[in-house]
Amino acid sequence: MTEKVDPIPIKTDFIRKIVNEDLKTGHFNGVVHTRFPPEPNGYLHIGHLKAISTDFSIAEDYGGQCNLRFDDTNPIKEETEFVEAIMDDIHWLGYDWEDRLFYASDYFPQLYEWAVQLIKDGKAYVDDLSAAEIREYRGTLTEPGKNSPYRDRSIEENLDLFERMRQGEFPDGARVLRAKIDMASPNIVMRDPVMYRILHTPHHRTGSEWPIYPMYDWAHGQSDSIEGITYSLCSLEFKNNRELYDWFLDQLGIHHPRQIEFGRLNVTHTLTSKRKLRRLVEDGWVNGWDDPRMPTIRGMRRRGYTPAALRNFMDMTGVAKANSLVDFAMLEFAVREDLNRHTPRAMAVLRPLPLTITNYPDDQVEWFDVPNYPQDKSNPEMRQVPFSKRIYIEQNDFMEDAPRKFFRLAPGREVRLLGAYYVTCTDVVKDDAGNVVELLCTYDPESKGGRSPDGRKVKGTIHWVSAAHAVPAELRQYGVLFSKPNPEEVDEEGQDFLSNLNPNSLEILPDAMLEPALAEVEVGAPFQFMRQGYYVKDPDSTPEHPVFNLTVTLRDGWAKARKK
RNA sequence: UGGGGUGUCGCCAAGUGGUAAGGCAGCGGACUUUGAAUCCGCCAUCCCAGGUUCAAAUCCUGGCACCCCAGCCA
Repeated sequence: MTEKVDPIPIKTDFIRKIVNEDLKTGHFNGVVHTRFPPEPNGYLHIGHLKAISTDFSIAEDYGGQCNLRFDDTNPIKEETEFVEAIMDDIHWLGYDWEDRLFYASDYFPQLYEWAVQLIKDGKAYVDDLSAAEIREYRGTLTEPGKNSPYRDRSIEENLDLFERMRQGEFPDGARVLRAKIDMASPNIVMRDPVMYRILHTPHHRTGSEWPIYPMYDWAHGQSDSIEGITYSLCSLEFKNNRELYDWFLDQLGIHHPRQIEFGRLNVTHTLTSKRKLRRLVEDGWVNGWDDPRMPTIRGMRRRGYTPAALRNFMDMTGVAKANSLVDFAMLEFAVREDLNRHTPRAMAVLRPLPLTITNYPDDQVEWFDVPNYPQDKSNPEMRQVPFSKRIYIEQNDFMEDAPRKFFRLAPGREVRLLGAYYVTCTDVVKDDAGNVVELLCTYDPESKGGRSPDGRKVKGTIHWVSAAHAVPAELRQYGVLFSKPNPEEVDEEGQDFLSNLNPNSLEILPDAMLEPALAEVEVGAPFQFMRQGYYVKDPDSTPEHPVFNLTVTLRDGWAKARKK
């Protein structure tokens, strides 16, 4: 008999094909070295995750390495706080750059030398045009630009001016260093791109040492080259920049990595624009960068998403040359799939309805052994759950006028209390307004453990918590942040993405009741509240006031059936 | 109206001349002390129009749609 072997998933994305081809031809002598180059100006979000997983996993798959390099060439926007947060998030995801932590700012001296070299080669010049003039001279999408009047300065003058820029002699914006390429290029990136701007702003790492800072295009490729990167993977919008990336490297005649662009990942009902995420935080639409509704790594961590789920989601969505808008349901699937395997079960009643078992002894308490991992036969771990005369059940597990297909509690109907007894509803207690405030039931002592000796079938099984032992808790029920799949799509002119904010993205359940085993679990501990969803204990919890976040609900087959 | 890129099921995504993988969602059904999980089954002719070929999603021609580029941002 042949054994069934799980096929090794072979990824066939276009990047790996290029790598395979290089391996065959020996283009980079078999070296696969990538880098993840975040700018430390904000928190990582789900869009970055695609880049992180692509950069790290390709290196991993080929036995290569991936560096972490902070692209810190703009001191106005960048802060050390973000450097720390980004490193923390990447490690949490399970990726490691080992001792290869770099900063583009490490290369400022080298970059400066290379700039001098280009000037000497007549390939770069100092331009005195103002920012507005440069824009004007650049031309438009359909018209070529024109040469700056300063384009043909002598090498000596350029050298002198550039040196003085570096010495801090000129104010911000007075001059720039530009590459001398082609003002008529159909690719606007090639119309004498700016290499350095004057910025008398202290840098988070180099302090006040540099009054000039390199632009992305000038810094990035050279940084890749210095680090011996072979594959410089980036997103689609840098496609046009590749021509310049190649040009600089060719002029310098240094190690030339291969830039490959791939499509960005977007998820429905969410946003990844840093500007807009900042707005949500700063204007108080959410409670900070780690709000569980935020698509930031920090938010998803607090929400209870796991590294395994997120990484698997990346594999599910793939890498391709087109930007994508993936259904939020796919993310939820990945989260459930991982959580289902490893998460212990427990009982919690979200919206309690008191139920009294009239024929159960008044002061009796029974402790039932209930499996923590019923989904995993190989893990027999049990816990004890107290049962008594007065319990809470879920409000929506009872219906006074129940349709035939409703398998839960209704007047005269019998259900199984998970792990305990069969119970039959005999009476309904209402308040003056007619609301159901309590259920009276009888139990079948023969059905202890949830099985009856006569073998009669009970279709419904519901969860419960003993009232005397219940631990009150706050539950935070999270839904999608935006009502529309694409938050940018507004109904009326003049509106913006904020008009699509889901008013029900957070619902607080202040009076949930937990089984006692949940009383003192650690913050961050995940549980499946049976028949409801996966929850994780929130850092806002105090010993007197536990708080749990809804990570993701369970699929709800009843919700579907009910619609018919 | 310039240049670059992309168009395969509702959403991702394989396929690169030989007769459309897989996943998500959806829809049936089995099983069930979670209406969960699990398990079975169903679910596309490839943006359009011509052409080449015995044969095209794959090649050619011409359209169309969408995305990116005119920061001294990255």
